[in-house]
Amino acid sequence: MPSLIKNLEERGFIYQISDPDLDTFLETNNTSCYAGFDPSAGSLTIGHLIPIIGLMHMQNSGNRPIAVVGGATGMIGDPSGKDQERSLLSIETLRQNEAAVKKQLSKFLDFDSKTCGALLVNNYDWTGNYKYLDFLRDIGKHFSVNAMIAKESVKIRLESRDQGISYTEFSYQILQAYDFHHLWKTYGCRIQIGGSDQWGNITAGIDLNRRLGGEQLYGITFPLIMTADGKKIGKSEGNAIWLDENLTKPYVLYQYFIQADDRDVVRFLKLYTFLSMKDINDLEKCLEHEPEKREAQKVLAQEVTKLVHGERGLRAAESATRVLFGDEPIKNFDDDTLKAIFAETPSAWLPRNILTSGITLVELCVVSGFCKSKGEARRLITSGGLYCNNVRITEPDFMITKDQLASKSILILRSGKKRYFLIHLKD
RNA sequence: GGGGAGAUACCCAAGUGGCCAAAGGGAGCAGACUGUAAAUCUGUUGGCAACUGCCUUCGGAGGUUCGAAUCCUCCUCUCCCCA
Repeated sequence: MPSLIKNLEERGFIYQISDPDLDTFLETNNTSCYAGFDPSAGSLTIGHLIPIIGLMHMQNSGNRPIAVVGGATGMIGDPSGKDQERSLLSIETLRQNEAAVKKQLSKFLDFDSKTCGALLVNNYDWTGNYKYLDFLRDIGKHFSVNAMIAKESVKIRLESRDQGISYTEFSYQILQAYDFHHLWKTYGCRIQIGGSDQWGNITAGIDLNRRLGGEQLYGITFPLIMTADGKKIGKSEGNAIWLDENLTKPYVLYQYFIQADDRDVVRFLKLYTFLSMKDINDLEKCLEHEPEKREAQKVLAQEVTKLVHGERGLRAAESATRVLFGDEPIKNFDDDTLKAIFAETPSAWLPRNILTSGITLVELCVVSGFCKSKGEARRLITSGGLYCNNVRITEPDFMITKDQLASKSILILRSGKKRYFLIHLKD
């Protein structure tokens, strides 16, 4: 059984470690480990899954995970990785996001373990009512501006002549540093993990704790996860892949991973699943010898979907996939089945009577909003890229009548291989 | 304050009186090949109509001209150099 750090290293989690002794420290100690989550949106994305899974690994090897929702830090805005000042979110939005993020995090961690049950806390609780003057005296005094402006996140903004940085964002690192100190003092938390852009904030916390006479703290950062074609992970056609099933249906999440590039899939298996290294190596061999089976992609998609949406979500995603990639004409379905399968698909609602005398395919594409103009629709159709209920139609003036319905009131358009669109008819 | 350069379609960027709905590249979208991968190749990317037709578009407003993205005037903005 490799050590926790070796294991994380092997799985590609580790970009930087603040102190090489962390490994030996963990051999003989169990501690708590925290990761912070910024409530800047109403849901986390699969990018956030990395620190979440990091916490899970920590818990699996007997350390208490602490997930911190940034109710306080979110009010300030982290300059890390941002090349311009952020606009502040309203307090209501922030509180809503906090609640949503908290709910999501709670799904991944085990709170019932007797020895290392997870904690879910909000840094607003220990920062919100700290008096400004007291904070400056107690905490601010330990920060050297010289060191603060040397941090990468600040330096970039100071060097950029037209962007600059506000005092508010400049102060951010102090708040996050204080979090780390607070969590050490309150829960004995010795480790903070985060994305590589968090390095400066993490080391600020380590320094602060030392100045305040606390124990040695440790930090680990994860690499920025990019796909082989150079995109940041978690974007599908420019849309984020959210963990909230109302924002990103399980099927879409499943598809994102099943379409993973060969060059990425092994790396993702290590990061995003809890499969043993042996299983992953087996899948890698399979990828090498029989890439067309796409066994590795399938397992990856299954594991991640199960982790995020449970068995039920996985089943829904798989049944949708069977219909969508089955190549069979979609015919004689019932409305509810199709609605379930295509729940995430963009849709339009049209009055049923447009089909009574029929409508040309071009026309339908435009009035439903599937295509922006008739020219675009015509191009798509004549180039062979349009499918109606999985059947290719190349004649722009093909008449669509109620005979073309896939179910009682649904018609399915598709452009290319993957872009589906639903037309619902209402009476 | 003085001087110079520039603003073209989603982005970069050619075009400097008609042959310009506007080269080229990127990106996008489709097709072929495939494994729902990658790479490659092909087509396509203002709107309407559809056998060569019409309308809108080259920072904004005017003007010159039979005719302008292209020339002139004013305005707005961006960049550079000198104070």
